[in-house]
Amino acid sequence: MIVNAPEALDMPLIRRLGASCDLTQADEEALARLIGSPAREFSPRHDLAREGDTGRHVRLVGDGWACRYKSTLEGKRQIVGFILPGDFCDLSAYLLGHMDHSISAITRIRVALITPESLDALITGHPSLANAFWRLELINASMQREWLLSLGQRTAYERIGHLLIELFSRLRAAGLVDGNSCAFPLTQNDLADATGLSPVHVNRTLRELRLQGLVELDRKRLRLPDLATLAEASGFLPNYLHADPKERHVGVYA
Amino acid sequence: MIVNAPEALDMPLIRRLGASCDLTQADEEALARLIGSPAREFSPRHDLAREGDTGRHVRLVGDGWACRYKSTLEGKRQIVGFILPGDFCDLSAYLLGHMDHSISAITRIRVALITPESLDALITGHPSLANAFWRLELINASMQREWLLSLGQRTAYERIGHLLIELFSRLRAAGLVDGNSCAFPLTQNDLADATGLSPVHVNRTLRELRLQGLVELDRKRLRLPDLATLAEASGFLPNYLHADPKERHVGVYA
DNA sequence: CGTGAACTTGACCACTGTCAACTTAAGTGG
DNA sequence: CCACTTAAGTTGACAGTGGTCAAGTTCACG
Repeated sequence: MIVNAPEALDMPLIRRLGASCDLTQADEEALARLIGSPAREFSPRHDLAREGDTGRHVRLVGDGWACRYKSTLEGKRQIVGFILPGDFCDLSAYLLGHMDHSISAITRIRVALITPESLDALITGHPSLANAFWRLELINASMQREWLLSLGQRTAYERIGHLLIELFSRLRAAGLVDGNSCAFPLTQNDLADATGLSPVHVNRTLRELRLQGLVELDRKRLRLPDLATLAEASGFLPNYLHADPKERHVGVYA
Repeated sequence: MIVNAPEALDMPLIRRLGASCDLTQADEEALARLIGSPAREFSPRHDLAREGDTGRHVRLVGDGWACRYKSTLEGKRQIVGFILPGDFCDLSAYLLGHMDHSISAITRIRVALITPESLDALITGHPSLANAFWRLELINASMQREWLLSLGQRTAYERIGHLLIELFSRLRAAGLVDGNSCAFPLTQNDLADATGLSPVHVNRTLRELRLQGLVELDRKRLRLPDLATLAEASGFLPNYLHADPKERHVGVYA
């Protein structure tokens, strides 16, 4: 289902990039044009991409959640990252040629379809945007490293607390939280696949967090009443999200 | 200790890049010049970088092994990747401004010190090399995803088998294996920190692998007598290493 | 109001961690 | 070249975090 989505309501991307880079007026306009590409919608649980796919275009999420995942041959699924509004789905396949993981919609999701050609043009014409896009990929890699630390060294309790804060922080950066609560479409099954735990144990652990008064999770809505204590309890340090900087911008990318 | 290492014995990088991109004569020369940058040596267990560092230059490994790692506040260490000859240490800090993880030498290691300025120049002057460098980063991210799958879903036996094959494959791509064996400086402790297992359990698991005739590991030398069976047993599929392609090269990077 | 997905809880169990002692290998200095 | 010393590897006994199985209950939604 192809529809036109001209209204650049898609603040998330511009908002995030603006926070970490100085975008010129021209950059923002080019971005808005990109976001205004033909869009497509997918329903929950639909795969936007499968491992091995050779992408025809690059997709940018305007609205909704998705996840990256990989599966073992026996069919066990590991979620390796969440894709939130303003995230690219397959920038890496753009360079590597094919997907090394799959992407599945979690909510109903709207993605802008960007042709490789228009991305090429954007990159050559707006080096600072190219720079910003690479930063996004690198931040992704940084989040994966933090997940490795979680899966390898943290307890179930810490893993889940940590993940909830990470998602909350990212949503906040995208302007999608309301006070200390936010929409939260993940099922306990999803949380299990992301944390390497069993659904049953996720449930038990969530109960713990609830009893401690650190997490309220009900009807697809998450509330973190005491972020500081939860961060403390789960060993969360925000550095790895590289949210603040405006650090180094170099070469063609400057 | 700064020494000059003019001889571009550093085949690994050129070899790997050549396998995935078409490098012009000029590209190779520029690369060789890069590799010929002043070098520095570090002894085993010495940290080449610490989380939080704001890198002064980019380091390229000519010789030796290192690992990327993160630690929890309680001091538990998770290795999130291995750095082999031909790998960059801190290409990501080049764009992100500061390290989100630490790097530690495993063997005695020699790294070329590349100034941001000369890297800037290389990138602008040789877009196809810039392209290739980004590919390396993306492949790194792909390996991290595979590690997440391992830590989250694979048994101890599979994790270790998988990791051994991954390292063997990467060394082979760098021209550093001899038949079915290679140098292997990791201790069981290192393997534990990389797989999220305890050293004791790594030991038990290696014994299993040895008894199955799939792994011989002695005196810092690894032999994989039956790679096919080991791959089968550990669910190893090489796709994620993106070793073969010469796929898409676009935009300025083309 | 019905039907399936998502969530809960309890009982049981096993993979892996911890602790501790010991053996072997590696590196150092006399 | 051999004591000495420390790191690395090995093994056994025991414990625990988290997995599995299975039976509910609640929720979402047509």
